Amino acid sequence: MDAKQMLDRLGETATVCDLADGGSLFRRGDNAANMYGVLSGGARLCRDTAEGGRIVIHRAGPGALFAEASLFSEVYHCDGEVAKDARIAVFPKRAVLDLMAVDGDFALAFSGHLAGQVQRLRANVELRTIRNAERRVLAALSLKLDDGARTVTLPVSWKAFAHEIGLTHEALYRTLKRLENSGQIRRDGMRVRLKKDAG
Amino acid sequence: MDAKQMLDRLGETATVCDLADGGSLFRRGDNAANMYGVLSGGARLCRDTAEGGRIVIHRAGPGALFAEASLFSEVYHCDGEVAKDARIAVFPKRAVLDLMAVDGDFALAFSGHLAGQVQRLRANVELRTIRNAERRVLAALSLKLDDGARTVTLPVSWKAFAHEIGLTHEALYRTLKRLENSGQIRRDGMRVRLKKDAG
DNA sequence: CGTCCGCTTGACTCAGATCAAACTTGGTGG
DNA sequence: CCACCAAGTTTGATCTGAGTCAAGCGGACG
Repeated sequence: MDAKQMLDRLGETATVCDLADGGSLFRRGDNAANMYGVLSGGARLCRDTAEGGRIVIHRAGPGALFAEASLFSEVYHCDGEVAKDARIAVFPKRAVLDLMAVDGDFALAFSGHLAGQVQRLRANVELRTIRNAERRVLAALSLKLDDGARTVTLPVSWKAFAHEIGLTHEALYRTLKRLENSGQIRRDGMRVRLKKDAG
Repeated sequence: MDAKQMLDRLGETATVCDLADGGSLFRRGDNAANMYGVLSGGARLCRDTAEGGRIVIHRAGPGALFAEASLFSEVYHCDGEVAKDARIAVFPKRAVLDLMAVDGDFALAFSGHLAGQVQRLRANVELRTIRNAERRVLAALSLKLDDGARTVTLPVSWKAFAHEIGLTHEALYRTLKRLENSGQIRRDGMRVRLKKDAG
């Protein structure tokens, strides 16, 4: 289930719009009227903290659905905004829910998508219980390996990856260097090869 | 959507069994044949780490569904085991998927349940990006507040709560004491009152 | 009565956060 | 073509706060 498939099924009720970097899709507390699909560019869910900081909770790239969970919620729980200039498909919540109630295959596909999110989030929480930076990074990279493969190409910057796994970028760079020095990984830009380990 | 509602809809194909504390429902890598509902007692998802440790990824109490995400997966990604002596409803994966394909209301309710999980997990990940123990504990407690309320009664032990938010129990106890001393919370057993803050 | 387990507190340590600074890289535009 | 800026990358020095180890308390339960 990706943004294009959604658009195929909901083309009549959906609208597509282009937004500039930093633009707002919705604000926390707004009436949750739509969900979204990222056709190109990116979008992110953010939340303000008490101290004035801003936390990115979720990033969505091309093809991804966005704010799916808000289908079942009265209001948005986060701010939704555009990262990079983006083309976004807007799906009215009602249309999606109606289609789901009527079309079993669509309902299955959509549930499967949500279930995948649940697994990925659980994996992320699990990751963060690993206190040691080297082991956490190795575990995070292993999760990204396709079944059987030994190399990954990161889809995002190392800095973003650091944030994703709950490290500062400095700590990550240092850890990568240590892992490289001890021969546990080999790195070339965004590409990493993991050496076999006893795991 | 809870275990009883599932049982109402799937009574014919479901089975109910009683299991002793520590018993195994499934192992990681097993063919994902069923999902479960906790009628009484509890269940947990665990994973072994490379170092021989054991991480609890998820806890399910009475009424909760269990291993929902595995409906859409060939194999289980975690170990499922029983915490406390429990009565568990076993729903064959096929039966659930078939019902979802046919019954729009059921599909909606189930998707809503998954969406709720996604939100809770995202909140948990967000929580763990807060490095400071005091702020993290306050944020975690705030999340548990019912809309408008100022007091919560924890459903689990403080020790379990500590684990849930990614702190050791020692760190949590100290933090609670500090928060109490500075008047930010008042505590009585499992019951906590949060003082208004500028949040 | 003994054992288990949650709770509580103290002392110490160290890994990762923080602050700071330099250097790539890529894009923009004059 | 170069000046310039922004963002990612890299490295160093320092520090702090949560982890760890250790130990004692008290209630529940068989």
